[in-house]
Amino acid sequence: MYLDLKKRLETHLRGVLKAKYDLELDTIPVETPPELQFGELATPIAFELARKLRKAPKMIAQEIVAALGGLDGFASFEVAGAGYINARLDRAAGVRKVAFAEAGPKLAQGHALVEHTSINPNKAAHIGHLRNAILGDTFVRLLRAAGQKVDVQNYIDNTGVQVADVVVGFVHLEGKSLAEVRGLLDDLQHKGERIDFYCWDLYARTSQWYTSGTDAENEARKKLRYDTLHAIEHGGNETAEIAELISTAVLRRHLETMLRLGIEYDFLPRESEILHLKFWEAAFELLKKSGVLYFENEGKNKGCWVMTRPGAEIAEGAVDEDAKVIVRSNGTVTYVGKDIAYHLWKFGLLGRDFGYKRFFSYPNHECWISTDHGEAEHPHFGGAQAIYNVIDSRQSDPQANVIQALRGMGHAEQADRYTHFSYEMVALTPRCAVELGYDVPEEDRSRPYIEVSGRKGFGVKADDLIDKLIAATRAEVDARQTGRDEAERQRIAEQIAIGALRYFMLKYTRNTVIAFDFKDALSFEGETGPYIQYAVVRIRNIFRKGGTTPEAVLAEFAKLAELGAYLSGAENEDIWALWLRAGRRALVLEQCIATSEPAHLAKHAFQLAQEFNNFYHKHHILTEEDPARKTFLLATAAVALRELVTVLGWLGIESPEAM
RNA sequence: GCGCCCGUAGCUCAGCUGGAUAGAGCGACUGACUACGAAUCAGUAGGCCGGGAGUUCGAAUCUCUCCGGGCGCACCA
Repeated sequence: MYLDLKKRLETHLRGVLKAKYDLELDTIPVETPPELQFGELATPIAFELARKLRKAPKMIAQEIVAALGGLDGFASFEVAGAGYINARLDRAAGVRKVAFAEAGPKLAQGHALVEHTSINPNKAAHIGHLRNAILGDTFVRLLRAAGQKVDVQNYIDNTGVQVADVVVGFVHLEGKSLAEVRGLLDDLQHKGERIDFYCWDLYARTSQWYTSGTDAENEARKKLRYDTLHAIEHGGNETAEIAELISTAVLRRHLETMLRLGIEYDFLPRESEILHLKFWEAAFELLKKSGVLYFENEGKNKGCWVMTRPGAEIAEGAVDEDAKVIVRSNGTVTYVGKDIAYHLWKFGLLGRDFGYKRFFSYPNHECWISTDHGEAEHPHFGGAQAIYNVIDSRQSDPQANVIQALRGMGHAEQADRYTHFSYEMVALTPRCAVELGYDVPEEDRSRPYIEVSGRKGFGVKADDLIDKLIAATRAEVDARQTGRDEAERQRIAEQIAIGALRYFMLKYTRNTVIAFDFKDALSFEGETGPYIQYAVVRIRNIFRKGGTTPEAVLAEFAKLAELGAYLSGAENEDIWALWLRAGRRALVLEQCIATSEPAHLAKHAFQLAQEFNNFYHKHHILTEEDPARKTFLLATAAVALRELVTVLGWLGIESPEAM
């Protein structure tokens, strides 16, 4: 409702400016006034025009108001302050629109590809990965809500050094053969233990092992590390088989962990196939042909294929010492090189494709994984019009290199639709680190936060946090829901725990470092997911106690002829504010997509819940004696419920029946 | 050295393309439950929006500069 009216006012203003002053502006500023007493929409356009028209802003505002006349959906326009033009909505019409005509917005079109999660399959997921996955998954939901077709990809680096490190741990620290590793997996499965947790510790141990011997020993260990890496990259040997076994088992665990949060994927492209199916070779030819890559004959990068970094200015004939190496002098390709090939594939520009096989079943669909020779029948991935890479901000340089390569190859349009959806890391507060039993150096204790490190085994594992959250919500639910059975209480506890976690990760804007602390994450009061869920439960209780349904109430509400009395006067101002907030959904969605920032929607959900709670306390619905007014109040609750449930759904948060 | 991000109430954070007296949560202090369930609500206290200069009718928001903090800048992935 609000977005429509805002656009309508913009269009109307544009027409007036054209007709009256023969002016055409790029953007017409229309904003929300700070208080309802100034109306529902406002524009400071008169200030901007004052100089151009050589008139006082107030005068211009008066002229514009006079020229605006009437506009469907609006009650009046007036001049306020030094020259603001405030618009008052036709409140009854606005309320009817919100109640009956809030169809889903259709903002986006085409086919988008979102890549998120992308955890190295060599250890358990931690809270940093949770932020990535929750941001990515929520953004996917927002795009889909806006009508866009979206494929969700989770890139798996199953042949990198991180996997190599844990393989070194199995083979050289624990002395395990392929058969023994297989036995360990079976054994853990049997005992119900988590292989990713096992690897968490082993990976940390191995990382330390590399530097804990004599110089000569460390040198030998490093060699072991790279020999292992190369064996895995090459494939077709026992080391590679161990890597495949471990990385696949850990990957399955990651998918299970994410599924606890309602996060699903469509396709898992793996680095092993990017290597085996020669994606790089195809990309290399394209890169050479387009001139993006050139062979360096001089300087420190002599013997490498390099590309110019974005924004670099090189004097004619000078050697670009700062160039990015894509192919090393020994002929091997760097990470960025492989990433360029992968991104050419994402846009359908590579001329090659993965093999596909089924890997993981969700209740409503299959998740596919890359393979050398796949199933004959499979869905098509890649070839997207727009891509979003949910990758932390530390990788902005390599991301910029990939974009630069695309642009250099002449794919400017694709480069423009390549979004590095960057976000800051999740770190631990020093207090939290100490709480977890880590040895925190004195000089770190006064820092605002300490970075987590998988290499050091320093961090909070995702499943541990989820378990802890569920235990905490379960205790609360058990205390309150004594009449419900065990399974039901557990389900409610899980819904609340996940709601708390997802909201916690979404309430911060992307470029804010989250200093993680159990006290904050385990909070269920104030600006939290459970606060919003609680508002939903309250509304459902009203309908339950009142013996009616939102549908029945809205049908009755449609018959009310006169609404004006319920929407005017100081005592009803908060009710109108609630309807107005409810009507902002499409505006907020549009804003979230335009800025790639889901936090706005989280804030909107909270404010809506807050406004409802406010209304709930001030107006007792079920004891209202005037039947028409009671219907109106119930309709208000029904719309608040619909909006809260919808918006929570976009945030990936369920709305419990009770709590 | 170069690049990016951040600095807003005691703490944690919002603040839409510059716009009307700078907001929220937590914490502190006062109040409101034999209930549409208080995981809630009402109220009070608390801010030269890091410092300075500039642009503008108007700056937390844009520019420059300084201070403080973080992260990048490998023939690692």
